[in-house]
Amino acid sequence: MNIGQAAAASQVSPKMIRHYEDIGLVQRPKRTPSNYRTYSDNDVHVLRFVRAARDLGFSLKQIGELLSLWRDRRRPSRKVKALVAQHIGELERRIAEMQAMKAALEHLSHHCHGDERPECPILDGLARP
Amino acid sequence: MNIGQAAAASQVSPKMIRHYEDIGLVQRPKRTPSNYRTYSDNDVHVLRFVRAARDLGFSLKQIGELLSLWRDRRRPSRKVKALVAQHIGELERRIAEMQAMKAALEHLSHHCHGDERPECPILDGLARP
DNA sequence: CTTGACCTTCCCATCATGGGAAGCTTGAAG
DNA sequence: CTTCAAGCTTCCCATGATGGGAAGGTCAAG
Repeated sequence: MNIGQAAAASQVSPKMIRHYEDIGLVQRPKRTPSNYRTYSDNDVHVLRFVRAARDLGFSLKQIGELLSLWRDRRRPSRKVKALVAQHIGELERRIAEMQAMKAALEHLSHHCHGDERPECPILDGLARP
Repeated sequence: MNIGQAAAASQVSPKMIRHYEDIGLVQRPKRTPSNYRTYSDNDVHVLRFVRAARDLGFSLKQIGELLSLWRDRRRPSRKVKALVAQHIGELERRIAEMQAMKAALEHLSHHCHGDERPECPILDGLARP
């Protein structure tokens, strides 16, 4: 498989596949005599794994750890679960942060008439010490 | 006021103050004969506004728009409210995205024993086509 | 054998922030 | 007055994940 086909099969763009290779996240694939990268079904399987983990919001660093656990047949599932728990915690933190922003914005917005007049409690709120 | 004092007063780091100046978000301050930037109370007021808007998750581009509305005494408050509504929408989108990730992760995690054994439904879930 | 689609590498951009170097200025203490 | 630290200046580089685009090589179908 060429990189374009591997990309289509894994839903990871050629650009990103090359990038993941550069940073050592995925193995360097074999090359044809004309220097084209060739991907096996297993390579695509790895790329799909990466893609799935990205879709769940893991960082590439975390995905590296997930990949080595995935490859390690003697891993304790405890380690995987811990990694996931940490990521869930991070998501919760960010969700809470954004919900607080949203609530503050709704509060400000609630008091703003939103008409043609210039009076605006939103701007006043932002300008307030 | 020197940049350090303006930074302390506005809670915006000197690095960021210079950066905001570079990208034209805030006016270039006057300089002393020895080329030090000097900030007025009003400059600090602007920086505090920027900081408050950043804390609410606005992008620097949006903050630029907020600043010009703030400066425009004839603004219709409608425009401010629309900007805020758009940002709230964006926050909601991102919150929902992360909540979906969190739910998916919790689902996977729920089925994982998290002990010393290698069997791991989390990894299986990520590897599944 | 040409043509278009694909591949290669390389550089640059995004967004907000920070680190750090090299060199100049200021203010306080000796 | 000199000296020394702290603070200022500009400039370059890094982050993290992704993409755009150029210049040039390769492959397959017509």
